[in-house]
Amino acid sequence: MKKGDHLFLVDGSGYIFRAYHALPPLTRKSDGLPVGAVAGFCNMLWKLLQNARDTEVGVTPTHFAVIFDHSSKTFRNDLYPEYKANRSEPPEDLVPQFGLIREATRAFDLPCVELQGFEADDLIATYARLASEAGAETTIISSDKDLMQLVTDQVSMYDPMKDREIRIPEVIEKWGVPPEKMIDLQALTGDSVDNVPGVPGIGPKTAAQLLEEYGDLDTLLERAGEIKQNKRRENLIEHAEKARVSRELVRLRIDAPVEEGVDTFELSPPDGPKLIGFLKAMEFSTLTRRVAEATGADAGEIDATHVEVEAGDEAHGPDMGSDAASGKDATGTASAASSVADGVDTPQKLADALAEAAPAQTIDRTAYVCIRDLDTLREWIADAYEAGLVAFDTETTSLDPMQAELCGFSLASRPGKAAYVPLSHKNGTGDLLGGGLIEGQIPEKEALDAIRGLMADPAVLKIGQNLKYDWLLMYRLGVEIVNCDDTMLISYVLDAGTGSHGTVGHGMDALSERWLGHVPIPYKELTGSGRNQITFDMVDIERATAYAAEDADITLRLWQVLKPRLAARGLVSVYERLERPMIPVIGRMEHRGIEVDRQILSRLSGDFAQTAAAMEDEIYELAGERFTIGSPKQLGDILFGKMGLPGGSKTKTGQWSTSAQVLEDLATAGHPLPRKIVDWRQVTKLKSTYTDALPGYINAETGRVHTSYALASTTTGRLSSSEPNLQNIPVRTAEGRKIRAAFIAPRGRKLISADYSQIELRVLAHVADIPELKKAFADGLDIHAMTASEMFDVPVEGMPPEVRRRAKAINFGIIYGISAFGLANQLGIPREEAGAYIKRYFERFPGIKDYMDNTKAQARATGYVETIFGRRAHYPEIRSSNPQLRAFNERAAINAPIQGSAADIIRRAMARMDAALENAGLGEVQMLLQVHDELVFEAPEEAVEKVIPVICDIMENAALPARALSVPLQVEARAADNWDEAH
DNA sequence: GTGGTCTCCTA
DNA sequence: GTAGGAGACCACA
Repeated sequence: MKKGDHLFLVDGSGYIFRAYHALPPLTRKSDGLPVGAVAGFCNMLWKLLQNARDTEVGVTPTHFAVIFDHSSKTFRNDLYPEYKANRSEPPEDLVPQFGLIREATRAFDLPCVELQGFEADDLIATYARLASEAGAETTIISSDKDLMQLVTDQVSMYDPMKDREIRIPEVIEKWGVPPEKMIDLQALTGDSVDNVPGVPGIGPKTAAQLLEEYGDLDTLLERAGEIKQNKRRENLIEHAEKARVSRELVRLRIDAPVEEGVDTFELSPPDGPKLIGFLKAMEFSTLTRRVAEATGADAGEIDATHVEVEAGDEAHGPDMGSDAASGKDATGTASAASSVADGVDTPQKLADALAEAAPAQTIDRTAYVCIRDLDTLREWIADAYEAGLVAFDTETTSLDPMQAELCGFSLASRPGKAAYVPLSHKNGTGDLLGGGLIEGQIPEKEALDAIRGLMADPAVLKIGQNLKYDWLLMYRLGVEIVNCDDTMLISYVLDAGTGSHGTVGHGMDALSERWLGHVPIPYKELTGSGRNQITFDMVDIERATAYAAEDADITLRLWQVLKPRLAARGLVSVYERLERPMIPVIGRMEHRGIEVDRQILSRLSGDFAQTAAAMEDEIYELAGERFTIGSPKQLGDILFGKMGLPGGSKTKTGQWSTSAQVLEDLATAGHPLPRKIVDWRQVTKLKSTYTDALPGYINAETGRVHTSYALASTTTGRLSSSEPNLQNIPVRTAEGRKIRAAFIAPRGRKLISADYSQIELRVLAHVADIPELKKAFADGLDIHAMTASEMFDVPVEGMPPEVRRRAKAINFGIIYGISAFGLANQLGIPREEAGAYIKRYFERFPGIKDYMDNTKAQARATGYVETIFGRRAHYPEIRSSNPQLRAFNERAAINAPIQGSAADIIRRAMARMDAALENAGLGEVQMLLQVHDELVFEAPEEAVEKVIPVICDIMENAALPARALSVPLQVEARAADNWDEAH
């Protein structure tokens, strides 16, 4: 064991008692064996092993052991015969679980440690000392106060039931004394459960106060005579010896003669089949499925292990044989998954074997079923329960889930076995009002009623492709989908940015071709396209069945191939924490929409039209002719041809550029026309893109605007917004802000806008570890002024605005993967000068240069870079021989961890926000929009003051507990009637 | 009608 | 210099 390693020590005995009382009683289904504590224990171990990075612990263990009490008699009984004397026998239904928990530990392939004559706590103390001496960190999985004396900088505790970490500050907060004084504190207070006497009349509060005043127990007992309170003084003097004995009882031994060294606790990957065998024997179906998913094992192929149950806590069951892995199912027909699973021993090999086997499986559309009656549907639902999972897909009349009507849905619980349930297919015989519903379809309401329970049942995993769509559609129809996996999001986590120019999409057709070697029926083949396109409800049911059932079948097969790849590549927590939770969160946001004032926009549109018309007249006058102002080509001909103005830069097709920058320069040079063009463009841009387009997005039913957020479209992890894009509503100019002011709250409610201040620079300060930046943020300084002061040796006081502006541009440039060319462009200075600035910056903040070089090197070596939460962004073209393309990818790779980490942080905030607002009980407070570093909410007017701190708290602490940033996050929030004033 | 180019809106 | 989406124009089908 060495520095950088991390030892997890689970207090197995402590856990049993706590779980037994805290968790609902649970018995094994088949024979009534009580297994509640075992279930809790297994779930906890699995969670720790799987998600340690994202629980409060925030680290991944390298070493792991579970520690148990050996027997009830220990060296403490020699010190004090009454120790634990008033302990009653453990409850009857807990007794058999002692042995089972040891079996569980072995099934997890974890060391199971106990020692005659010592309590688990002593072994934990001893191992924590050994780990600390080796320079490693230790996390003790327990919330027992008796262990808090062990907490140091290197040793912390974790309460698995509350998902809470206990470090030095938490100990002080809880007990009023630091960990090293816990022994003295417990000596004074005693412990009635363990029959440690202590001093009568002294509880934790008094003890902490006395220790604060006198320093330690010995001093306190010596000077007890000075205490003013009569009773307290007498007790301390009279029971001094009891206190000293108590101290020896509570003091943990750090020198227990342990047999196994800490090095033997090194963690190896779980043996899926062995573990599954045990879990099946316990009949923990949910956990069995989770383990099967994560390890890629096929649970259906593994037999339950035979587990002997003995009474008493020294029970040792039979050895967990690894033959469990070779178990075949009753029919003897090995599925694709299980046949490739043989002889495969690592998650990566298994994932690769699954991927290799998948294209060989044939996809037979003739086997698909069309479900036309409720009884058959119910059979399929029962199948889904049996399998514990179901691929689900809807067919509708629109790409917009807020407008779409349901035509039918498809289900698949086993590869090749898929069904379509048509609900509202019509034939052409109806009149213009769309009659002609085809007979033999289950009425929509009855079908929805039938699947509602399945969809809402967390015990059955719902698998979809772009499930947010189906989630929102079904939510509108009163069906909530709980516990989802999304193959699109899994693919996104695995492969964001792979392929040249990010060409690897995560759509189903692309995934099917790539992973299954199968081209699904193209949608257009059923509906046609263009003017003759028909809606899906007009598609012939037989053809619809082949198409729709295939979608569910393919989704299920994709899931089987892709899901194991997450574990193989260490991306489970990225998916679980940053992607999966977004489906319902974003689904609800889109469903809520935001109110937009039609009148304001219509009035603005009229104003803009008038202004533009007047400008057009002036432009024609100045140009001497009428032309299409909006055509860069025609405009170029006028400016640089007819009028003979000097051209600035050229576009990549060789045309003279007419960009705002070029026109601005010409205007500065004294020409009147370019200025008019710039102004005209601004007005027409605002009119066409915003005031004219937005009203068309107001939903007829809800009267609100519902954007659509793409969860898997960016390389960095940001969301994108479309139809309409609400992430680019104007804010920089006064004219533009009039549009923003059209986004309003309904009567009696307010909009709240909360945005992270400088989140990307803060992330940069953290990841590149720049002391000056970190200090500036910690002190709440003006970061750009500080940068300017460092770079140009100018005091912050009385700094000219231009100096600060340059520093600001450089700071942003750093985030964007700076180049002298880009900075020169931005600041309008010569390239050499920009280069000199950059050089100076790197001299002042050498850590930034290191960060950039390291990031580039990592991207070159691995093909990807990572955010602080482990999200990966791929840049395969960083190895291109084309210098321009390579440089571009280098800049993007430098930017991605910064932009991506910020994106991850706000995703974490969003994942928690709904529950936090709900718990706050402040009325209907709803998260409506996300604009990269800003969240927009709607809240009752009277609740606003109380809501804002709740929002800020969640956002500012969003990185915790997974990551502790070395820089504080700061959120600014305001409420108003419209988005402009709130922002 | 579709796709490429240019421009411009946001963080 | 990063990450997006969208509208207008225009050449092509």
